[in-house]
Amino acid sequence: MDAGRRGGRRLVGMVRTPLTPWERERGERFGALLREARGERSMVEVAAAAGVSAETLRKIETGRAPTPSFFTIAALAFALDLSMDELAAACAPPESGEALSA
Amino acid sequence: MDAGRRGGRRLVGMVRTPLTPWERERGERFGALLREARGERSMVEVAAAAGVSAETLRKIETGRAPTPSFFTIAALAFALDLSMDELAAACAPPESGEALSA
DNA sequence: TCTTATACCGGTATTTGTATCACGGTCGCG
DNA sequence: CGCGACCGTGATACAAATACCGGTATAAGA
Repeated sequence: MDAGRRGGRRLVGMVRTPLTPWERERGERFGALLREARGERSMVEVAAAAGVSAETLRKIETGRAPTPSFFTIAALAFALDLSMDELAAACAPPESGEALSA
Repeated sequence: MDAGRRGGRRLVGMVRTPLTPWERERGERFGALLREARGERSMVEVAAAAGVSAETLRKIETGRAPTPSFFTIAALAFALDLSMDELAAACAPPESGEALSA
């Protein structure tokens, strides 16, 4: 994922650091965006249109798959008529500038 | 990924179908786009700017990580000043219509 | 030559994504 | 009530992403 400087854990054999709480929250917000964009359409229909399984879509929407793959989201964004850039911007980290909303 | 109807394998316990050859080729094309966008900048610099490890960036660029995560690509696209929508469109499947470029 | 920086590669470790199955809950309709 | 569609959760299974380590190779510089 976009780790790298995830927390400065120095465990030698500790590769593939677990997702941080913030990353999981981001996954929830991200999934909420997809769910909102789905509107009235059923999960099965959208998942089929995108070529992913309904369970996968459900996990993404509920935030249980907080870091989905690029092409999975690309297929879903196409099926939902969403912009990937806007999706990414909506879940951008509160880094420099940015003036956290709340 | 965007599997779903990857090949119609019906093995009961066979979950998480391996990536198809086409998906791996797509990963190579995708990585080539990132490498081209990186230009003269070093892997370490871009990876650090995006917050990912240099090994991860190298694997994505060489196509050895053909289906990277959405947020990893989002961070790289931001660091490289690339559009995620254009990236996805450049690697779109040759599905219905589509009139392959060449 | 020696050192440094860069990139490639193989191996290893751990977490995660994706998918299937099975079950339970809710709702509307006959 | 039975039935079906939809959503949800849990368990299970396997492949893949991410990251760290060591080694190798090349080119530039002192």
